[in-house]
Amino acid sequence: MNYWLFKSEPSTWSWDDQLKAGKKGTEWNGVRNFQARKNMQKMKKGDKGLFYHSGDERRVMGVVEVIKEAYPDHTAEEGDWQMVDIVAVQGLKNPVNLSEIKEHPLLEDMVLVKQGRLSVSPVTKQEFEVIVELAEG
DNA sequence: GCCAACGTTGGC
DNA sequence: GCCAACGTTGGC
Repeated sequence: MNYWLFKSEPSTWSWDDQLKAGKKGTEWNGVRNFQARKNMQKMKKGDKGLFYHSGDERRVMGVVEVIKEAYPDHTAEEGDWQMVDIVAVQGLKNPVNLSEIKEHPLLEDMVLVKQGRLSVSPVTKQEFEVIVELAEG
């Protein structure tokens, strides 16, 4: 199983919106970046992800799961863009702030930190587990 | 194929 | 509000 991070501006699509969408999940559409697309194409059903709020909040809000692998993004007016479907799995008791991530020796090398503008990024198993631990511990 | 100009994202 | 980082576009 692989792990990922999905970044969203909460005024556009928030963790709350994701929760309200319920267990049938939602399309992760609108990605218009080749590297992010490549990451989505690697996703398998059952992969886990972190849901991150960018902008004013800058923190990991919850855990999601990939429920549908990459398929064409119907919101794209041109170009070969793709999306996956994800579902909210659990909220984190204590959301993990970007500042905590940057200070943590096991997290400071996360792609999220190294490549700030990438909206869909890979996360290692260890990074995923450390973040859930921080949030629930 | 290179690079300058420009636009966007996201953190501070 | 500003700026750094990054991606895209277009001229040469």
